[in-house]
Amino acid sequence: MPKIVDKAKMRDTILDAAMTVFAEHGVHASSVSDIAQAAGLAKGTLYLYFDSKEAMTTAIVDRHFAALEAQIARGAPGETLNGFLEDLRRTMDIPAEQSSFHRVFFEVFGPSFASDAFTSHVAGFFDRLGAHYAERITHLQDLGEITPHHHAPSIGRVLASMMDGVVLHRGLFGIAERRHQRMIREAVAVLGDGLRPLPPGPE
Amino acid sequence: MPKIVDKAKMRDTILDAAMTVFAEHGVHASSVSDIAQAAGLAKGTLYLYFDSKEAMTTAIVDRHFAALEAQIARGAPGETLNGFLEDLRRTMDIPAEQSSFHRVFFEVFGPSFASDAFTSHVAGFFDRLGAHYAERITHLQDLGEITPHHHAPSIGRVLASMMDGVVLHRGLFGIAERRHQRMIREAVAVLGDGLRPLPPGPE
DNA sequence: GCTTATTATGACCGACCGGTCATTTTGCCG
DNA sequence: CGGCAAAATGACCGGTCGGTCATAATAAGC
Repeated sequence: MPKIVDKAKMRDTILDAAMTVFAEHGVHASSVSDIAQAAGLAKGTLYLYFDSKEAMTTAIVDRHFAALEAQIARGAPGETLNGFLEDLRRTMDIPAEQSSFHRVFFEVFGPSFASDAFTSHVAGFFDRLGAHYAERITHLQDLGEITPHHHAPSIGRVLASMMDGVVLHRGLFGIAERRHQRMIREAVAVLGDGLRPLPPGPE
Repeated sequence: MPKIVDKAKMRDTILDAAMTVFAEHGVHASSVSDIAQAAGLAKGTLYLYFDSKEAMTTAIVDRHFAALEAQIARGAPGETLNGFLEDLRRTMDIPAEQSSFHRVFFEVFGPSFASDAFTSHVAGFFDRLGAHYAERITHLQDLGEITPHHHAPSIGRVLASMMDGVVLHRGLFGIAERRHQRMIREAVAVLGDGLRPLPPGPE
């Protein structure tokens, strides 16, 4: 007898509206009322689907990072260092369109770095990314493709940081396509030579 | 006849207090009263030195960038790869206290990434940093300390990005001291092996 | 020690904001 | 239809915060 609503879809609708409002004025300058208005709902209704404003921002980030995470998981295990390096290169070689999102992301969610909840969400993503790399590195070490004396978890995590730096700079500072290509090519080459156990073969 | 005060020093004192409070709770969650209390002054007094809370945050970032810029210029030329690597390590090995600045930076200036002027200001800093590294790399290539086949400007710039990533993650995600130490040690080791012209000697 | 311009104070104000809840609306089902 | 539970509403509340201003304290020069 009661009225029925697709809660998942409703949450998505609200998140979309929130993202629109946030993009316009920034998170902290946007009130919950603003979001409600953009969603065509009353403020109280939002609280039926989210516990707080912060829960909304967190959910938006979740959504974004969940997509990223799926992308990572798709990465095949790989039996060669070169394959691994190629994966790194491809990860940093994001399309210009997607890279401009980072600027918006920081513009919109920069203020959210005040929140511990928000920060640990993002931190969790990079920890998982680092762990993923560590796993692959360990595997390649077992195969003799990577020098064994490296501490895989540390390398994996710092690799995630470094790659984030490269991708971030590309997006934030609008580094041109050609220049970016050269940068990531050199970076991958240096990292490869650093990880490879044998002296680099001649080109 | 009147009471006299060193306004510049007073502004600095207030900024120091503000930075301390911001680092603790974030800018948005910090009230002007909190800052006043930390500075040992009354709220009204702060408004004799700054027009608004926002003016304080802007002044903090100005100060920070000016200091960073000076630090870069100080970097000695260096005649060995190991010396260069040690410089890189030291640059990433920032004190935890200073690293909390990054969180504040993104919180305050995240929204400013909408502005091209602001963005190129920051981009300029990293371009200069990359050029500085490129110069040192070229010099080390001439000395045979670094493989000659690398494109120094690209390596230099991507090095700046990667190091920014590492420093950023440390600050934003509060990576613990020991873990951070291990990460940068491994990163420097890999980069060193990647840049070194001869096969890495056995350990 | 008195004068006076400068500096310091903190109670106060108006505005706003996140979140609640009593009430109303909606729409499924018998 | 009409009954009813789920869903939606928005006025309202408690609290906070940035900024002001009338008043008090301070110290330099006479």
